[in-house]
Amino acid sequence: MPTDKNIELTISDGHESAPPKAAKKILDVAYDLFYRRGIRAIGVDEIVKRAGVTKPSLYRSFPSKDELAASYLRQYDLEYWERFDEAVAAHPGDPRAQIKAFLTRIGKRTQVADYRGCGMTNAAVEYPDHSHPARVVSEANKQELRRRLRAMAVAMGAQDPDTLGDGLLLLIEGAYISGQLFGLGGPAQAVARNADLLIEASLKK
Amino acid sequence: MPTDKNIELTISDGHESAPPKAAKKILDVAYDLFYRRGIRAIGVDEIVKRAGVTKPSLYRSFPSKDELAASYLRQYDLEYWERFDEAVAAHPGDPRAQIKAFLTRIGKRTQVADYRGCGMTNAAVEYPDHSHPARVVSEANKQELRRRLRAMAVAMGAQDPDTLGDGLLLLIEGAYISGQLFGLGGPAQAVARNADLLIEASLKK
DNA sequence: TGACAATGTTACCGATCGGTACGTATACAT
DNA sequence: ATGTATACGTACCGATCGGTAACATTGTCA
Repeated sequence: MPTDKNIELTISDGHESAPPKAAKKILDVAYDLFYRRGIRAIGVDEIVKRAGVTKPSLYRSFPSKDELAASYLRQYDLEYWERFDEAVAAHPGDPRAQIKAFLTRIGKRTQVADYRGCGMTNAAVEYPDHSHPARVVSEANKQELRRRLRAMAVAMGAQDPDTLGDGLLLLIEGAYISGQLFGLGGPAQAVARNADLLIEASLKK
Repeated sequence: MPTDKNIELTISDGHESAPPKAAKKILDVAYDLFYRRGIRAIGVDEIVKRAGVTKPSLYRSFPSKDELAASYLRQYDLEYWERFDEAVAAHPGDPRAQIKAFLTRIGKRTQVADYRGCGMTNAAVEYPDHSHPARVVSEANKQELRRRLRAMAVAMGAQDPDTLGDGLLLLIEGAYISGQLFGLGGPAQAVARNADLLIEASLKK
């Protein structure tokens, strides 16, 4: 049975009372620091310091730093699919437009200084060991992304939907990485255009 | 004037003599460990232990761990362009075939268990700070890759060569990353096919 | 008022981090 | 044989790593 001390995040309880719990402050700070500077680069001391709490508080809510990192990624996962579903909902029944909307949004997000790419991807690079708690979350997220893209390629009527779905995934991962590698004016701004070209070339004639 | 204690790597001096220098052993071991497990994940103690040398030996040849990491990437850079130039040389005057050969090779390399992607890309993820010695090498390598791909897109007669060159770069980076994310059977095996589709769709009609 | 749960306080643990002061061994030229 | 320079090893440094023990303080609800 997995330990899950940190699943209740008090979505704000209607009343104006309820002082922000320590666990939430810790997770918020960890989210920001882990994402911007990397998980290995951040020590627990810096997290508790910036969160205005103490180390025992962290370890009362999270069994270890690795599990805190996994919690950060679970939160990231939630917000990731929110953004994805927004793009989908904006173009009901039109998977090609859904992809285009999602990729246009990614392309825009990459065009800011100090863009840091995808937290999932970055965590997988930091932890090659497949059994690491953070990596487990990351791999699940990517499997789900692949599944959705392939399904959308089917819905688009691609000749070879698995190939197109995977091609779109490659473009997306490429955008995350080159966004942080090149900064402003990098190749990631061309992701939506290239995806649309690839889709066009992959449909049944 | 930059310090460069470690530029002479004794390419093997013709004679069978010349015992392997400590600097070379250190760099070889660091290359392997940094690439496979990540730079931040490896301490200098483990490097010197595996190299069969001692810590002062490391610091006589390399001014710091960060500079050792940069040296590792400079070596990686050399071998990277060797592989690239091999694909180019195999198809003189045919940039489309050159790209296809290079990407087919990448696609194959990704299809092994525990594939670790591109050392340059991984280092940039580990070190978001643009002034880090390792990141400097990594960014230069990627700029050069972008330059070459765009030039090849011009040579291929693309309608919008910058967009095609950038699209190819996105696919390549996507292959590096998803190769290590998905392992066997992942999307990276489809990189050459998708690149060829994208090229086809990007040529002047 | 009393009891409980959550948080804070202080101090500490062993391990590992990157890095260095300083003495020793080897090779070669004279 | 002796000087000299280069290469290497032993032993250590302070700082930080992730994590914990023991106890004091607080707010909430009954």
